[in-house]
Amino acid sequence: MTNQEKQTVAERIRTSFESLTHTERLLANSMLDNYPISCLSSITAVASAAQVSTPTVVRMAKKLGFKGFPDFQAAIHNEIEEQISSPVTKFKRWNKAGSDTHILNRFADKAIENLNQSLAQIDPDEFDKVSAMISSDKHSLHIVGGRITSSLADYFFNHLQVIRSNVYRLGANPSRWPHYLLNMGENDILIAFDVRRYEHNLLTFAKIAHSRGVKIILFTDQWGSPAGQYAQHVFNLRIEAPSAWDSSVACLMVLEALLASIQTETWETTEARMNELETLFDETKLFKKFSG
Amino acid sequence: MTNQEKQTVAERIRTSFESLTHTERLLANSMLDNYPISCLSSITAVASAAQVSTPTVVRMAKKLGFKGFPDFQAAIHNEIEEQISSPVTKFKRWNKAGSDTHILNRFADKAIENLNQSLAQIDPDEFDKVSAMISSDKHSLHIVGGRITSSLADYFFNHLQVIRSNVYRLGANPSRWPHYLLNMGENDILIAFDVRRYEHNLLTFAKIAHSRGVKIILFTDQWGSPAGQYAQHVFNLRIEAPSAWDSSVACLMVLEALLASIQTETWETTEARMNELETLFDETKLFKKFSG
DNA sequence: TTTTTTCTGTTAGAATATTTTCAGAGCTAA
DNA sequence: TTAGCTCTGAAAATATTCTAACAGAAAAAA
Repeated sequence: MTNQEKQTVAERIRTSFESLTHTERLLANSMLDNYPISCLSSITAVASAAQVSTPTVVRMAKKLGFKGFPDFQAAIHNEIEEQISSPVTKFKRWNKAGSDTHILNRFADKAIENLNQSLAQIDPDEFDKVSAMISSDKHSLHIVGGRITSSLADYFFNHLQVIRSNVYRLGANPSRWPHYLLNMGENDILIAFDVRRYEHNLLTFAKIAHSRGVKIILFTDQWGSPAGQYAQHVFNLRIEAPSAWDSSVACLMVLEALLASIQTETWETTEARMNELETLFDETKLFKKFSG
Repeated sequence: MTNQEKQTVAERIRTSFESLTHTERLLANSMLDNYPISCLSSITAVASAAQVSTPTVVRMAKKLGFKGFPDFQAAIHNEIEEQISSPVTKFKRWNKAGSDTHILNRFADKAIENLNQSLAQIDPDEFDKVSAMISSDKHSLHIVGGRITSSLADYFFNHLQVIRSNVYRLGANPSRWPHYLLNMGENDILIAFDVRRYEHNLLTFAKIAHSRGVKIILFTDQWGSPAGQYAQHVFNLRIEAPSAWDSSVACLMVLEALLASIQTETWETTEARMNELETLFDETKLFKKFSG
């Protein structure tokens, strides 16, 4: 029985074919003929399609080891699910015909590919180490991004700021970066973002920070920012897109996954911080000034 | 009607999404969630999966133009037949067995699901219309985001700023938003971001902008910001994540796809702008000040 | 606030699907 | 041929699904 349950319904029919009666074989052939669609509608329809009576259908279902027709049909449904529920497959199948031509679909295809390839390159252990590093409040965090990546840096910063204390965002203007260096030492972590075209001042900054003992976590693209040589942990994320611009989707996803992980590690303290934040928002009605 | 019959059921749902009630949207999301398998079982099962009552299912089926639930389901069956009977490449599930345990994989799974589901709800024609709207330099663009979405707004703004002129970013402080309204009229477009928890001042702002004839394009989550009532185009993007935080991955992808589309439409003028920008960077060595 | 409208689930019963029963048809073997 | 058997579908019985009507809840408008 357990063995039987692992077979597809089609296989069960073929296996049991010898033991089926004449009329049941008619039904079996009809079912296999356009499997599994032929099995989707009601018992009445299935029966008449095979030109047999409904009791024949029930009897065969039971012979195949099902409790009844609904049970049989549920198995068919599960098979269909298995067959077409893979995310990528689903996407391919259920978007309009000719979907490959529309930029939205081309982009999505590429984005998913980027995600897969980026993930394949990430060592879960390293991910966990980074998560632990960022979670530990023994270190101050400094976040720096370039032209393209500043929004990502912002995003990460905004969330981390809620999760823990001592998170700093380096401004957009590199000429002021040296000032930040004054406060950075061996116990500090620099989270840097740098994708092509790599920014020279970031390289220099990383070099100096490294020489001061700052631990660097770098988010870069598949080719790797030169700043990687000074970094303790490097995430190489795919950014290719059918566009004149690169895609940050994979990077964002990893950042969000990191946030989820960090959040979990620090939940004890974070929960209180989040509640406090809610209270602050409510009390000051910071976001109500404009309401009529 | 004849036109409608050529759409897939998923497309019909997507097209009618705006006209659906709150509970019906729950159902629609549940159906699209694991489409089309989610629609295969009985009306009772479909209803309880979406946690709505069976009459709601019937009502929605009728709203979508079907005679009743059986008619609706027959359409699904036909679709499956169309899709499954043509030999399509079968994709393996990209993630290994047992991978479900690490947060990174769980997150990736969900992210891809979000992408698929978000895409399933986007009408390519509407996407193209929005792309055309943003591409046209007859309109000024104003971009506004909330607490959570400000980074996305920034990201979109940064890129659009390169692509075209007359793009403005509303500041983070809502109390200054009324000032911007002075410059906004019938020829202007407001690109707004609002996900849960929806921000009341944004709603008010959208209302006033709408009353001044401003066209609004809204990026929101699957439940829909209330500001949607004033918007000409609404993108409902999935944000669920195995995390205390929501995920912006799907939203970012659509933004990037839009940028790619806009970029293509405006390439003539954009090319010049980009070259000019490169020159500016080089000449001023804005980004070299810090180099050793 | 009060009124009106819209929405949504409960209920009941009609429609349909599924299963059981059973009689007769067809086959086989003596 | 005929007794004994299996097989099959008609029809009844049962279970389930589906729909219509309604009333209370929620939301919108006045």
